[in-house]
Amino acid sequence: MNSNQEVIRRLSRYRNVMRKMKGLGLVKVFSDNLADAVGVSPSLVRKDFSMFNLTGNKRGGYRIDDLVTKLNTLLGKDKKQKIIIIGCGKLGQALMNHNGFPRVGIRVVAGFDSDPAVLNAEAPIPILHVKDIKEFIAENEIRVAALTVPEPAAQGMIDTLRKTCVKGVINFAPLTLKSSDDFLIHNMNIEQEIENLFYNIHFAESNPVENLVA
Amino acid sequence: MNSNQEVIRRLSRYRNVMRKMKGLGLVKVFSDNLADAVGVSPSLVRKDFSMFNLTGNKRGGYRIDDLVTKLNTLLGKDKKQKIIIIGCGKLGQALMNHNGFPRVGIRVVAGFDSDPAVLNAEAPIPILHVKDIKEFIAENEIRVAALTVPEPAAQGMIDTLRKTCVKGVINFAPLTLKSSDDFLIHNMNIEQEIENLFYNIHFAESNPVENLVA
DNA sequence: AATATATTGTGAAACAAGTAACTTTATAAT
DNA sequence: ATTATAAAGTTACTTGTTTCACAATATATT
Ligand SMILES: NC(=O)c1ccc[n+]([C@@H]2O[C@H](COP(=O)([O-])OP(=O)(O)OC[C@H]3O[C@@H](n4cnc5c(N)ncnc54)[C@H](O)[C@@H]3O)[C@@H](O)[C@H]2O)c1
Ligand SMILES: NC(=O)c1ccc[n+]([C@@H]2O[C@H](COP(=O)([O-])OP(=O)(O)OC[C@H]3O[C@@H](n4cnc5c(N)ncnc54)[C@H](O)[C@@H]3O)[C@@H](O)[C@H]2O)c1
Repeated sequence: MNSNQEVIRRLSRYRNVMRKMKGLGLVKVFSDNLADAVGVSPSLVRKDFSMFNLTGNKRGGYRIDDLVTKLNTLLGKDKKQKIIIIGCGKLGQALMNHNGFPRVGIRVVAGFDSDPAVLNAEAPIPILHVKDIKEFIAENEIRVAALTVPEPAAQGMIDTLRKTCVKGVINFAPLTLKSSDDFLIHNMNIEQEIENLFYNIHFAESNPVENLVA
Repeated sequence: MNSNQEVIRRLSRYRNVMRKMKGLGLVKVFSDNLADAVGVSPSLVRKDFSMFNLTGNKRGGYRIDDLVTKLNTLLGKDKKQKIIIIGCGKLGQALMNHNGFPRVGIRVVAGFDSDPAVLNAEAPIPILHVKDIKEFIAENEIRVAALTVPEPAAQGMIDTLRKTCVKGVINFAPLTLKSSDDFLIHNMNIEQEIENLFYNIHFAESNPVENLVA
């Protein structure tokens, strides 16, 4: 029905700020407050909620507790969210040891690498050889993987993952891997986003076309 | 003039695949080829190029060399792209040592941290105390920073950076920091994107509204 | 109890982005 | 030289998203 990615990200953000508001002792919240906090318009907040049947009170706003609970259900946070990390180099190990994941219900259950030197099956989060990945995924019903292998290995690994029950990948290799309906890939291209920042800083105010043509 | 971010990301992608095509010995490319490679429609490729006065030949497509050069200028890749890393923990150090940056013209010139234990002014990429950051930014004319400090420190650091000549930040702390016209923030919320994948996998095919209402 | 008011919820309007279809023109074929 | 054709460049259309404006209504006030 609804395949808009942005609205889901906003729902996530609304929930995150509401969690903080709750921490401050707040009980209810208005579309205006959420709009300010998240940086969108109040009507968009209401539209977003309306779209998912998240209702408030005609006067008195939304009950934070209530909304957070509903959003958790909606966003699937009531389920365990197990992930594996493929490629345990600099970035992969940072992800494996990231202490923010447990806080939001994401659990890294294993890492995989092709280099025997980094393997460690006995660690709290084991690093296993990538040759055993299919078996592991099947046994542990893994649905999501983070891909942190070098660029040349990325597409090959995707081809392997497609043959498993993995259904979503967050890719950090600097190339745009293509998603399909039954196999979602979210590309996090850090290099590209930095380039993009430079572009916007450097050229955005002046007319980029003229810069080029001149 | 043009404030559409997506088109800039696509230009980056077109350029990246053209660099690879060039590596394969190709000389010219058609909108159809680029469309296939990047996963967009041919008319969008042409429109994107047209928007930035990137012209080809009415028959015979676009000259790869020519286009890559023009895109490099347009995207600012002819300039040095210096960045600093603020917060040299797990993720910050991964970024500092990322060997993909030089390849695309991005140079990490320093890291900053508040923990004396991680400082190292003598390293090839020095890690300096964050108390000296303003001075360093001014002296080295830093325009872009990567923010990899813990979430509670993030907003404070942004407030500090706003008083410097830094004009863009790529933020990895899991909160949405707000951008403005003269100070751009790109939020890379890894946790949120993983949540988002789980949402899409779990709920997208079934009707999410009904799941919630039921 | 009656009235005023604040805030939600939503249909319509405005806007932005992408697609499709058409026009132009350079090259190739005859 | 003429004609055909392939692909760029452009315009018009379609689709999707956000904002606007207001009706509905729950709460507060008198
Ligand atoms: N380090 C960063 O901050 C950073 C930033 C942006 C993008 N990236 C991208 O993320 C990816 C990883 O970067 P990194 O810095 O961690 O690199 P890295 O070289 O430190 O780590 C890569 C790891 O992948 C392993 N590997 C190689 N081929 C494999 C395969 N076929 N299967 C399983 N494991 C394999 C290697 O043994 C190594 O341990 C790269 O694509 C890089 O471009 C990294
Ligand atoms: N590690 C990951 O893979 C990962 C993934 C997603 C998001 N993040 C986010 O990135 C940020 C960094 O994560 P990490 O895992 O590297 O954490 P970390 O704790 O390993 O590193 C944080 C570093 O920031 C330094 N620091 C703290 N306050 C500072 C300040 N005011 N000024 C300068 N330096 C300061 C600390 O001394 C430490 O070295 C966090 O916000 C985290 O949520 C990390």
